[in-house]
Amino acid sequence: MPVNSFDNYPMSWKPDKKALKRPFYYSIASLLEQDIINGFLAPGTKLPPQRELADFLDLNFTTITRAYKLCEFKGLIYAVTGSGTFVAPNAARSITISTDKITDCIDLGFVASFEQTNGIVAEIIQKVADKRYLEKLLNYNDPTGIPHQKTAGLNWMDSFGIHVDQEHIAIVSGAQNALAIALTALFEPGNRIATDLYTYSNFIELAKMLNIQLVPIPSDQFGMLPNELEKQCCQTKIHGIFLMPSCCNPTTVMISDFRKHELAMVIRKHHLILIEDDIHAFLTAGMISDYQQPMFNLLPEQSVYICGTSKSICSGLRVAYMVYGDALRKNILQSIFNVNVKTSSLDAEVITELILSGRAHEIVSQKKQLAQSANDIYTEYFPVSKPVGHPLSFYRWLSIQEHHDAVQLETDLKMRGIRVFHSDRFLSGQTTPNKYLRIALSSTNSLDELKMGLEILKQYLG
Amino acid sequence: MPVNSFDNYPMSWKPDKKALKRPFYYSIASLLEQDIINGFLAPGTKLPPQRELADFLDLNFTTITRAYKLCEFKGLIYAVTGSGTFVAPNAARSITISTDKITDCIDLGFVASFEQTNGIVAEIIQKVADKRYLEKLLNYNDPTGIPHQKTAGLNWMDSFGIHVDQEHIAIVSGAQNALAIALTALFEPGNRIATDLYTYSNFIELAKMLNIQLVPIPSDQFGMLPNELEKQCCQTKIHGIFLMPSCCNPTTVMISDFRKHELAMVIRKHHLILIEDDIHAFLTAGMISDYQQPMFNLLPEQSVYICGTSKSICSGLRVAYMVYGDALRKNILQSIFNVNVKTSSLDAEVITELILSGRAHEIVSQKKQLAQSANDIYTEYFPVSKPVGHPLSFYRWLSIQEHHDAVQLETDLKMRGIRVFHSDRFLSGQTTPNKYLRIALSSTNSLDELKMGLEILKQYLG
DNA sequence: AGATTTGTATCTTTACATTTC
DNA sequence: TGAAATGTAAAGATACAAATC
Repeated sequence: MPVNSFDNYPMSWKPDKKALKRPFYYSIASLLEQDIINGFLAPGTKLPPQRELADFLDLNFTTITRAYKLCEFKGLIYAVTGSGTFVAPNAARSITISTDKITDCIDLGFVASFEQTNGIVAEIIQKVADKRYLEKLLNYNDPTGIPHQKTAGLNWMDSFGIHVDQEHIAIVSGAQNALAIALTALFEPGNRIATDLYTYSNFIELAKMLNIQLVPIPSDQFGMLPNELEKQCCQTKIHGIFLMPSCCNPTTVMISDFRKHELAMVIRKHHLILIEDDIHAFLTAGMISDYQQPMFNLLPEQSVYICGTSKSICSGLRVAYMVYGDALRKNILQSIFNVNVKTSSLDAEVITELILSGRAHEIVSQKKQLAQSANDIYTEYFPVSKPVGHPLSFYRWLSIQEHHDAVQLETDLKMRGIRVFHSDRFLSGQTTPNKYLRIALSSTNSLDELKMGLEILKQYLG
Repeated sequence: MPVNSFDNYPMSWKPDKKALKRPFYYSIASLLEQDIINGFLAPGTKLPPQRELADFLDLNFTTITRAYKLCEFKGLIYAVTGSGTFVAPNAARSITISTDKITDCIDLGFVASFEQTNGIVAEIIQKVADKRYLEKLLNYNDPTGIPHQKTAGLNWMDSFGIHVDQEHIAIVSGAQNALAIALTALFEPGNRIATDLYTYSNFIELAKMLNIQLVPIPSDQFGMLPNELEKQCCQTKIHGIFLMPSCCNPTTVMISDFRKHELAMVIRKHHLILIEDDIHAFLTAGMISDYQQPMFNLLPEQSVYICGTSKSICSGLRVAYMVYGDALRKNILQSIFNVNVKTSSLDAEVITELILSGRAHEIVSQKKQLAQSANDIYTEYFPVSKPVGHPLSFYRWLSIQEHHDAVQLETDLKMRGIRVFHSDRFLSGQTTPNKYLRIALSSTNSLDELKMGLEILKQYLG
């Protein structure tokens, strides 16, 4: 038995050899998990290399590989060949963003959707309640949507550039629900999905829950970098890619049309499944001159296009349209049955009526006006020399220099009466030197309240 | 290199050695999957033992283990130590039961819920549409349900024996949605859940999609056998158990109160998470003298109790109540955010109003009457000497002697104009010698149509 | 630029548990 | 009843690929 003295060796983590029970790999993973969750190992900490730790514990290094893998699966750590293994930025906490339990706080965190327009929806609900065929909406029939509801959806997406038949669209219960369906339908645990380095935190949490690994890809002002995507695809098996082309959450970046074509080429070459979350299409198509079409049209056979109505029409009625290529159809329908059985035809009917009556467009133009005002107010408080990202975005991405402790910063601001989210929440992988805040503009009860919130923020950041 | 001639050896499956590419385990699994899906290997076929196939292919036997495991994960095969590895009963097909695409057929397959009562629901929708606070139902707030809606839910479940506070109940989008949330929240891919040998086929499909393995446990007329459960728990790591105590779908068995206590003891001892799908509580509590309480009350800290309203109140409004112990709360809420964000407060409000106005109870008694009539009709066609299972069940479990080809039987009957489901669809694991049909009584447009369907069935079975 | 560091993927070895006969 | 058949679980060996210095 080799006798080593590693006491002087600089290992960031030394599990208690005596605490190990068989199976070793499992025992090591548990100890590591504990130490991360208890905060003994801070995010970013480099763990001992597999071979070092193996020597220290008198084990084969692949046993450490196995233990590390278990923790990586849970999103606690991430590994880079050649560099080492590190504690993940959001290892010890859930980064899910929801409206649960916010009290006495101006909310610049959660991105709502200017709920002032819901009066119109209430009117339409009354209209739907008086329909002769109301009773027909209350059974198990048409699990993917009643034909006329699907037609209305296609109608709605027509100006975005989506044109498919009834067999390739389904109504589901909101965009997040669509993401859950897409991931469970089309991916296996352990699969890898490429995403922007900063991406939608509820997508990160969903992937974590389903044990799907995210591979962060760098971007520039036109969107994800195709050569970086290409590099990752060659390096390791990537199964899919998640993009929000019309307005990335949280960075507000819009993918340029030329960039869409470049990315599509890489995606096609490597047979990735594209999940295109186009929840902001209503703010972009017909508004931004560079907008030509969704990426779905470039890759119809290997894409899922998701168009939620929560941001554009009404957040409380959980309705989204899912559009997919024929090759993906069977699996997606299966997952819809498994996860939802169906989406309430009543909710879908209200959205349908809103679209067909033209009131949905009325809501959209009101929301756009509100977004314009909110963005104007934001620019007063935080002027920028050169505007970046979507001009009507419901949130902004504010670069901050200091205040590097993400959790502390969020807590400080909450104590001052506002809720905002630090960029670390949106990290799909490694930590980065640049730090930001995402400032939601669409969740306060009024524009005055928004001003108050921004004032507090500006004073705090000094 | 050993030179063998296995041509005379009786191996049920001999992959083409030359077709193998590295990695071998993956290549073997793909070939096996193809041969199962193409029907070359029928359900029940015994595959070559790991060591035999390894010798044949000049590989180590654990490489075959790995290949088999991959297929087992996908639900294509199952393995029994000592006996061998077999092609799964439902390997090559989806057994999901839905209403999609049924045409010109009397439906005795899908279990609907006597949709004749939906007129009452339509009335209540009109009442809800006139509420002053309608607009307040249309935002992102209260993702787990508005307090008064939760209270109504607790109210509804009071007579079933459920008594918890607001923090331990959430409103989700139907019972199947609750199952999806429970499985993603509380289990990992590869975990094992004990179920009845015959169980709800959409649960089987859901587990398959999430790579959760089901371990079938034998039952008798009082429910699952505790000593068999105990045996399996000792043999292999089991993480959870799925039960439908009030009326097992498809067998109509009700778990006796003494059996609930016996099972609870085993579940507690082995720290299983109990998923209790009590969708039929409304047919059982207060009706069946043996009913005392849900199993949740015996194991509150390690249970999820699911009470869907689709069968009892209205199928088209997707609302279910999820009740859980404190230890499970955090994970369940996380999964609710990940999968649903929230359930439409409009739908929840309609169910709430139905409960509070007393109309829900009116619906239930109508449905019970319809169920009584339907069961009476069924008994005329298929009399039984000694009644088994729930007397008011919405479906019956008919033992059949011949007609052993499940797919053929279903197809034959469809050609004769009725849809029914063969027991093989409900098998959570191995094949069994006994065969049944599940006959839904609650899906025809009228009781006359039910009679017509049963008549066709009776003639066919001779 | 090439050796070193570090992680990944696959296959093999070993020990063992259950069922069958 | 105990040897043989069969599957399971964990750990080790080998080859390799990318990043670092």
